[in-house]
Amino acid sequence: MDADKVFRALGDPSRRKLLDLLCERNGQTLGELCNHLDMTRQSATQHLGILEAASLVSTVRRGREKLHFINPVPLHEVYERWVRKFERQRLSLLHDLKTELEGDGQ
Amino acid sequence: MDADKVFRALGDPSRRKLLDLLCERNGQTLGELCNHLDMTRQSATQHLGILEAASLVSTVRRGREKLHFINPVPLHEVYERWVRKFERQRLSLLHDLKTELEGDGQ
DNA sequence: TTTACATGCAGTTAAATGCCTGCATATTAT
DNA sequence: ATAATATGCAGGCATTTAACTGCATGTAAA
Repeated sequence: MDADKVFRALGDPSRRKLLDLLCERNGQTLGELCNHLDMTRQSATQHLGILEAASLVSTVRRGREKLHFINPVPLHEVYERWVRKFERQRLSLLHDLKTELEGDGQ
Repeated sequence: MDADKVFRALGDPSRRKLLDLLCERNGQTLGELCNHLDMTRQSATQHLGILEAASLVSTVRRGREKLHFINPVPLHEVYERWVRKFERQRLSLLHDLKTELEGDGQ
């Protein structure tokens, strides 16, 4: 898993919206997804390509259509390997911050 | 919380490294952080500004120094409000993907 | 086979990004 | 007061990004 690609892919609101749409109904075609987006089909294709390069989306061709499916694994791995590190220290980090903001750190 | 700012801020590897450094030792000065980065102080300042705008980092002035502290709250909120949505459906999404890749979706 | 539909691909462009240099300001130490 | 240190701020520049237009290809339906 390329954590950098995943984070970059998630950094754009249009791409997060695409994931949201697929979360509502998995397996949508490019055209279906475009109906809910305020951009051209070509732009959406680029975003989906970035999501696919990050393995967040996988595609299957069905005739002249292309179906898009969420792959939740990279998101889960990013959470496990990165977010949880901060989560584990969450309370102590909050404590650092609070005491410093209160001026007790002098 | 501005989820967009948080995701954008996390989209850059240098900024994730800054958070990593602060996770190792909270409350570091700009100069200390720069010792571990391969960029000028001014660039680091910009990155820290973006992290601060996303409320991922809070700062406290101490004399001529500026101390940087992680604020874990936005990260936690992003996880709660966004990542968990996918996490909840993780197994069913994986099932969709698997059956489609196997060609059972016809 | 002709027409309509769904997607692919190339090239352009405006804006955003990330990095830099140079100088200014503020604080501490001598 | 002077020098050294830590950070702030402004501007420039190359690259990347995200959007578009226009045309090509492949598939399904009439």
